[in-house]
Amino acid sequence: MLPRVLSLRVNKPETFDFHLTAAVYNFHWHFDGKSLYLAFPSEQATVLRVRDKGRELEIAAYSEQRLGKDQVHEAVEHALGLSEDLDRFYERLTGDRLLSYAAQKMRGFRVRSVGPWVAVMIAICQQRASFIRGWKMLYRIYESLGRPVTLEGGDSTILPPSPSIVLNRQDVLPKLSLGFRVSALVSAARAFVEGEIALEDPDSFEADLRALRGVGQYTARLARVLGLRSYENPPIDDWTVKVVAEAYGVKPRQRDVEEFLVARYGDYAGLAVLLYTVVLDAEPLTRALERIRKGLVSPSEQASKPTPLSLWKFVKF
DNA sequence: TGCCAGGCGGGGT
DNA sequence: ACCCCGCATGGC
Repeated sequence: MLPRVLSLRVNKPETFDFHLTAAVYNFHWHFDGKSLYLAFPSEQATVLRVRDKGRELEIAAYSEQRLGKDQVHEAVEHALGLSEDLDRFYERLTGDRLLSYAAQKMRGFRVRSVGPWVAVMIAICQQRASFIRGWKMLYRIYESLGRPVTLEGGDSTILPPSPSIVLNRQDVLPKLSLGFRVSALVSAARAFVEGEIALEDPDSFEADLRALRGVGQYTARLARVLGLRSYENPPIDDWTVKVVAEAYGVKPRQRDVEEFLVARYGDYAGLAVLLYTVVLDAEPLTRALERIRKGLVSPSEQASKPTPLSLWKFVKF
């Protein structure tokens, strides 16, 4: 059990949408519709529970170690992007072929950063896999290598495995149906343990990841978006290429698509790409293109299958 | 059943 | 600079 070590309240930015920020691409262990659990990789054994209290966020910190208020405040601020100003970015999306929904309904959405290591795991699981398949892979990693914890007061959640756990428990990796992604995951884990990945400077972070076998442009940039909240280099996979080509009449080539994204969204191109997946429910390519042709570019309300917005509601895949 | 998939790296041109 | 293939698996 993790004891509660402190609680505090932080001011919520005016445009901040707690529900959206907590819900998007999240698992049921970490969001239940009301409480968001920011869980840090297992050695630290720290969980920050965040709840919406109107003008403020209520934070409860649970940990095996002592934590300072500044430390907790900073961790929450980074995870939720509380000091990030996206007003002008969302402004720019008005009338956008794919993102006008985001301009209207998602102005308070921020990326929920999971930290560099978890971001890398997520990104590797997305390689050559549909959204659902990729998140299933990550789900199994949590189930088999994560550390379930109970918080003082009775809440429960799960801590993501640290890089060293992934490294030391390689026996279980082949059972998780990760396919060829296992070797990339292991080399990334080793690089993190040995301190070979720069964690502060986004350009160095991306370059260090790309030096790993099995990590290319898409994986490194997605990890940069989710781990460091650095959006200027958009992660571009085949899905993005085809989606952008269909929606905006760009030539379906990676280079042209990147040029288009950077010209259109500037330093927020990576965030825009993430939003594409949200408004299209991360549908597989053929269905995504069909939806664009029909103009169905808002996330669906009812969720019979997991979508980026509804993933947290699914206890079992 | 067989075939394809939201990546990557290596080898060909 | 481009094209093409194989890679491990799940899902249809």
